[in-house]
Amino acid sequence: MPSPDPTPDAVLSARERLVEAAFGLFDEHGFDETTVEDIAARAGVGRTTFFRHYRSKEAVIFPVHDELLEAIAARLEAAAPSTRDLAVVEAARIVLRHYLSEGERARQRYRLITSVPSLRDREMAGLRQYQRLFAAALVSRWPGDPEAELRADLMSSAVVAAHNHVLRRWLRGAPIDAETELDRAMTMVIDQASKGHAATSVVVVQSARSPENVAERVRQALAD
Amino acid sequence: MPSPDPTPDAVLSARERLVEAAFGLFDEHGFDETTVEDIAARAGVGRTTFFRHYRSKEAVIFPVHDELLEAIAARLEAAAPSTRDLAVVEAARIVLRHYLSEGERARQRYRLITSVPSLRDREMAGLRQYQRLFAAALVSRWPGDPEAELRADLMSSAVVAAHNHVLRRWLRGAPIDAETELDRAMTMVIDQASKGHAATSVVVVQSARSPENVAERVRQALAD
DNA sequence: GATGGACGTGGTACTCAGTACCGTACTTGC
DNA sequence: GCAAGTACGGTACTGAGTACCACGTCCATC
Repeated sequence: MPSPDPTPDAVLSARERLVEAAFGLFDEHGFDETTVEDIAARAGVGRTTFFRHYRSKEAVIFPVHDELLEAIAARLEAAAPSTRDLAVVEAARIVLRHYLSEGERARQRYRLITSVPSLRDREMAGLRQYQRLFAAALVSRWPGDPEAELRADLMSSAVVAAHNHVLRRWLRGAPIDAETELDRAMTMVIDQASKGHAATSVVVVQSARSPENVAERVRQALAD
Repeated sequence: MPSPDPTPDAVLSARERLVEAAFGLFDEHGFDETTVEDIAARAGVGRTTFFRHYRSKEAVIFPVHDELLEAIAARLEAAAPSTRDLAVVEAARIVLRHYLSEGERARQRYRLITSVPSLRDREMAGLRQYQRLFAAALVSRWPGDPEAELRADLMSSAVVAAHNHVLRRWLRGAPIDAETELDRAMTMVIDQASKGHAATSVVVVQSARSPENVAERVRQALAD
């Protein structure tokens, strides 16, 4: 298989070389057994340079986390209050698509995270940031409801949980169409979140699905 | 106000003295500015002894986390499969009650956690453990449902979110009856989780509420 | 073509969390 | 008295993360 990355090894930036070196060494010797000095040495830079590019040894595993957060925040802020829940679903899709586009690198990171407790913690901390953004965007979904904050907390955590459920299945290697699964999961989330407040709401996420596909999901939503 | 803790200072165990010293120093100088050596010195023990009692500087903030996890696991395992969702709610109540019984100490910890990123991460990591226990106990709630795992993930994250919503309001000093609030929040969680699978389910949590209180909640549940 | 600033880099030295190991006191049971 | 267990203190070490300084390169300006 030809490399999807056409960049020759020699001209990789120090930033990229550090990531390559880190993943390689973590794979070969484990996370705890690899020192920052080892990573820097393999990347051909000094230890100082490592910390100039990545705040910590863990951070080199999650290189674009901040960019994802910014993209999500931008997507949420751009949405009108009435379409905030659609925006949240779209934001989750942004994250999912990012991981899908990473391919094997994402699965490599997943194997690492599941086997190193400190990395699990770090990942959870990242999820919390997503969830906070979602919750802040969602309070306006139940205007006048005294429980709006609770509902926003519930729905934001559900969105994150649903996204993670689909992502993890894909990361574990399940042969699924992750985006379709995300649609199904998010339908369930929105469905549950709407209970006890408004009538059944049908939300069709803008995507390249076939009309039959859309119709089927509408039928499911109305079935309750 | 008389001290709720009748134990004289002199006979506090080293374990307890370390906690007291840690919270005191964190309050006075901040978490990052306090070294483990400072804590040990104030507690009148050596640095080694600190690490013998608590695995890390963060761990001294969450002294009974493991015990809570065990209590929850025991509560969940003791429940028959058909009453697992009730058990999960009760497990959340165990955690809430623990914090309520801590009183000012819990609020002190909350102030600390909200102001120190590394402690926030640690707390999130703890929540994840609760959530995993809940999810494992809940899969059997939707027998035969191909989406049972997703539903369990959604509901377990909702239980944690609802618990945290109530707990945080109380921690911030809101004058609420936290257990009643938890009942209301959990009713909403169960209600949402039941959507699209079974008919409206009414779950009355075993508690010392008045019949009128129970009746009101039943009325709310049936209103949808 | 020299000057000077911005920037990326490497090196050194430091603090502090966490671990390993060893020696010592103080109990408890025989 | 003695032996085993337990709690503790001290020392020395590794490694992450920070602070600081010194050096080279690339440019823009005069």
